[in-house]
Amino acid sequence: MNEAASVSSLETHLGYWLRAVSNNVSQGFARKLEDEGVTVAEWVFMRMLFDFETVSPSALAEAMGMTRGAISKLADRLIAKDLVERGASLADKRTQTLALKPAGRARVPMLAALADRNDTEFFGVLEVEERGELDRLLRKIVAGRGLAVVTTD
Amino acid sequence: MNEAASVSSLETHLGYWLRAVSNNVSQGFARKLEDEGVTVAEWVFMRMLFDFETVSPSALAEAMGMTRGAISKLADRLIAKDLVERGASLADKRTQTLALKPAGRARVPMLAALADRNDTEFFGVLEVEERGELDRLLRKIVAGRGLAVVTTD
DNA sequence: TCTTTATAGTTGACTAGGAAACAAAGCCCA
DNA sequence: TGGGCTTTGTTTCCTAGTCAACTATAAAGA
Repeated sequence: MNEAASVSSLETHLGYWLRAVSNNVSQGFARKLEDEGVTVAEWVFMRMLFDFETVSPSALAEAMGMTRGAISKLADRLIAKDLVERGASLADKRTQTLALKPAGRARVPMLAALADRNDTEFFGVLEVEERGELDRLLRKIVAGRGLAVVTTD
Repeated sequence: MNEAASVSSLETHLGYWLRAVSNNVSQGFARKLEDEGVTVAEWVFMRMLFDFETVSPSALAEAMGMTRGAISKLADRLIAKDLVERGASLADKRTQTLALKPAGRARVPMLAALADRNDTEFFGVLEVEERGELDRLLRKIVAGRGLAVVTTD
């Protein structure tokens, strides 16, 4: 086997293309969110709280694929922006509850619209069936490997 | 339109699934590279130098979708590990040349094998035709939007 | 030619995350 | 009931990026 054959190029790896597209999509989204003064991680955090009255930091860390330490700091930032509040849990004094404040809840629809717009912008070059196929393939990988489903790092 | 309809969920966005898979793939790869004492960014940097005798930091920044500052520091790290060397450009005293040192060149095949293994591990759940389709769709998005092709952030 | 403008690389301040050590609270169970 | 494990959230230290200011060099124009 010669050298060329034994050293695969970057482009032969699906991970390479995946990272290229993913980072561009996320950066594009980050830029849109910037005008709203929100980061991608903050958006995900808020969107999760939007559905559930109240969530514990640990549960959120699990769901977002981040460490508890990162969630702790992320919560600090959102609280500083007055979008989120911490509460005490009644049953277990160790655990907290995190909840959207009205100001935070009010922002979510606008941010969701930006997410929609970003998706359209990046995946609009694909045909409708192609988008469906991409969706299917990505979900298959997640399901097949039991991946943490949201990560923002 | 009711609230639910106006606020799209995270899962409806392709960007969400893409980020989930991409981050998992990259983290998995990072873990494998860790044993070799190399980061993902360092791998990409080295793999690029492997093909071209000599590359300027600016060109690398462009190709890797990173800032010149980041490349400057990345080069520092690789030089500290004795894998890469800086040289002076003959024509233009502003630009440098970056090149793999023999020790660096010698590491590339091993790292490439890890990249292969990582790809297999994550995308092995897909059928062969599905992997081809995923590859095609990702390349179509890159081509369609003229994206920076390698980013590691 | 001399001055302005652009480009290459470096640096410092800042950011967001991970890892690990930690304190407080709850759980187990002898 | 009290003495370890376990779990929750925070904190400190570290890493690897960005951005913007800076220096040196080159290019362009009057």
